[in-house]
Amino acid sequence: MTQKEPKIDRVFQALGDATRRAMLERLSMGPMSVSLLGEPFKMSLAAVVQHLQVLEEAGLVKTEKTGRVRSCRVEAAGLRAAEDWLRARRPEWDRELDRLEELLDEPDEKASHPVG
Amino acid sequence: MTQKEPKIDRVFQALGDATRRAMLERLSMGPMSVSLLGEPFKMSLAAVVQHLQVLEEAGLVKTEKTGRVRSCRVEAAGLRAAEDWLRARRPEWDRELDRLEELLDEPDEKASHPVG
DNA sequence: AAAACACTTAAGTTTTAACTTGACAATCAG
DNA sequence: CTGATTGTCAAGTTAAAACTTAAGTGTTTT
Repeated sequence: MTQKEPKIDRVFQALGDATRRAMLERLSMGPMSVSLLGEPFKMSLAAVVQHLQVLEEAGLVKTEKTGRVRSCRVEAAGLRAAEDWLRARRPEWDRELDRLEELLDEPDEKASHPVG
Repeated sequence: MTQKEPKIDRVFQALGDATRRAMLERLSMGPMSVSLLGEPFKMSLAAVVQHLQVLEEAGLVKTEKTGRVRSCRVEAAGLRAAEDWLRARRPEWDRELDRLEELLDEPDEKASHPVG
């Protein structure tokens, strides 16, 4: 229990921002410092750190400070939480869509009944 | 091409709100009207409709008006977009985490080398 | 020691999101 | 026709998010 599980609200909210998703993709290449991470973005370092905090609270990123450098890397927890939520809802979802298709295939059962 | 593909930004943003996720779960039970959908939530109908618009623009919900009733149902496009984004990034992500484990298993290669 | 570096913190601004209220429009039922 | 139902539209309010700037804190480098 050293690790607090990420709240799904924060995860999706974190992923809902293009800058933060870009940061995650950048970190997928490997761990790096805050300033290197933020280099491609046209914003202040402080803003980069703020995005980073959102990502960290969502459990999508883990950071660790050594000396004056804070190293950042991707973390699995948040990603897993998002995948789990989606996966958990897919069965009902698919079932619902199947039901819709049925209606489209048989708009009038009497008229189109295959085996009378 | 009759269906516009949902923008990933909107999808995650839509999912980042507890009320909207609850609405999706409610709609998973089957299509229903706006007022029935909004019944469990302590907010005005107008607010419900606003959430519904967010969900619809994200491609998570589809609505259709018949007479005075607007019927709402879940839609696959948005969900698929979210799943695709996560799935696309998982390989790099896993690779990155594996790399981390390696470092933890072998903090000092010389001291712990298994086969000298 | 002095300067450069890599953040950190606090505070303020601007934009966006999540509501509310109230007036309106379009069914449908009696 | 009337009246209730079901939603729509347009403002306006409040709160949260996404920044900015500027000053400050440790950490290396020289």
